[in-house]
Amino acid sequence: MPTFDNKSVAAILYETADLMEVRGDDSFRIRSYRNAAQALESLPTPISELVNETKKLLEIPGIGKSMATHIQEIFRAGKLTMHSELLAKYQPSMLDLLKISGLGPKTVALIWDTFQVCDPAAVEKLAREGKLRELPRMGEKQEQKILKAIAQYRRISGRFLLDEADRTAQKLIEHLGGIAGMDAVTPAGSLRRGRETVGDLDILVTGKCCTSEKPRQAVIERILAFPGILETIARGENKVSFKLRSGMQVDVRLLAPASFGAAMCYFTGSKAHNIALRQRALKLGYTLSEYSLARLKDEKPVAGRTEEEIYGKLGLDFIPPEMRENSGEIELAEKHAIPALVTERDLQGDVHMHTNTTDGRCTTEEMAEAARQRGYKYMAITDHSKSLAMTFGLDDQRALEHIKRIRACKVEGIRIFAGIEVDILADGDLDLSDPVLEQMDVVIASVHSHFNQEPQKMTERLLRAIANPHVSILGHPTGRLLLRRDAYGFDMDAVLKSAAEHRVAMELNSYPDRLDLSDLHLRMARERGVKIVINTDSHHTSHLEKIKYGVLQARRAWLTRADVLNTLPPEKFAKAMKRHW
DNA sequence: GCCGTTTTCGGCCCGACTGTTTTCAGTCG
Repeated sequence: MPTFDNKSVAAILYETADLMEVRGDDSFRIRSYRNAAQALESLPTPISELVNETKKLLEIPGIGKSMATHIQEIFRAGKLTMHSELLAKYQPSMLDLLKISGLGPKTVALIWDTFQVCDPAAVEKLAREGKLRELPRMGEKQEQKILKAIAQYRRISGRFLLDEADRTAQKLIEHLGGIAGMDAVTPAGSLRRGRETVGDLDILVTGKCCTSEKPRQAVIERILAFPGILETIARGENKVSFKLRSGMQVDVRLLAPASFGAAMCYFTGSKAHNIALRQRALKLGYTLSEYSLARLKDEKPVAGRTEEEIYGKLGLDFIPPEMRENSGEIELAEKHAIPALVTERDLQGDVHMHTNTTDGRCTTEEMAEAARQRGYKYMAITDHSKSLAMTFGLDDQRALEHIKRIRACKVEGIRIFAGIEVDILADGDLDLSDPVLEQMDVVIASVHSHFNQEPQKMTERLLRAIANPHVSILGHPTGRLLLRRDAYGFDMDAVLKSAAEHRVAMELNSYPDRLDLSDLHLRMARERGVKIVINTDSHHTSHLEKIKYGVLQARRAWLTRADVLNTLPPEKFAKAMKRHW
């Protein structure tokens, strides 16, 4: 029987939904495919384990009888008939065409019906020849817009790392500083939810300056003077959209203070969370929009100024943005059972960083001082081992000398642990000898080579590393590089089970291009009793602040202080690194 | 296609902006 992970099953359902939309199927039916896909994506259990038990499939919200049959067909036949039929009708390139912004299902269907064409290159040709303008509701401007969008589509994948989005948002917030009558400029959207990559940037502006015509125009002028704008996409009364030279699209919305909370809710999303909130509002006799929560009977607003107010009227506790994915958080908020998510302030140390002894840029003292300034009680230097030759990694001898140097280094107010990021060799052996590893306070074992091993071999390799009695943490466990390299294949479940048994912690590497483990894997880890350590993998003192992205990711996985080892005080943490907790 | 304090049928979230229109469809979030 062919096997599929949750993501690939979800991808088939998403593609089916996209193509059904082109075919003009019932929109609610289409939505149910997307809902089911989303349910699979956020399911911590591998769907392959449930696929043969129809009853368990039906317990997943959003999956009913038909969808269960579809999923079973995917596993049995390796494909979904409806998906294959749609692909045969329209060609796979139709899916690419739909990714081009401005081209939706209706336009794509119209182009297909008229010209039997559905790939970006062919549509580009039609636009250049001026043939698209002959279609109803299409004109020269539309043709130009489509040409631009195709060029854009080719240039970039359209997603950005969290820190780039964050930096851009901060710059824009600074740029808008000091305008009279402005109360707040705040990022919303996937940046606020802490998703690992961000598509468009959503920024909300509120204050008196947004309530009347003249000041609003002044704000819009200021926004459009932001350096780096490539083109203005839309300019309305309450919204400006533009594209930056980086390719990032930014949407800025101007809001009256009375609806700021409603807008924060709405533009923070996620879409699925919003839909669930609105359904709940209707049941309670309200209607929820980005302007307010209002009574159905007379449209009188009852909340809108703050998010707390809106959640409150809906009978819910405040839901942290990172949890808003409609994966059970609303039910928890209703029962007043939202967990106290881990915060940056809970962290007492960062225990993955490099110095100029290998590929870092700063000294142990500098790193320790920077960590102390962040308020940490402890930190660890964990330089590379010898098989990472390009970093001048440490062999046994140099590692011992390094330990001595680290132990001799004293910075008032912070404890410095001596550690190592030791390579896991191709066969699962570690790159340094056991007697040397034994002397370390913290041993992070990481894969930096032979990424393309068969999943079974990779699993065995990781299991062997975990079984080494000196290993405290498995570093960046999946090896993925966001927007660049996929995770290497291995049996995560087996690795987590073994880690739980050996009391080896999993790293949550906060570096924005890693964020490894993912939110989903973090949840799996917690469910299996595996503890997490949130680290930065800093190679410079300026990298220490990237811990915030790791914390966001941890919060997305609903982790609390108790799940994260580096919330422990120094003594207890040191013991945990020796597998005592 | 899913779902149920509106329960096995008949609902299913809401609004802004654009370009083409002269009242609106399509796209996006």
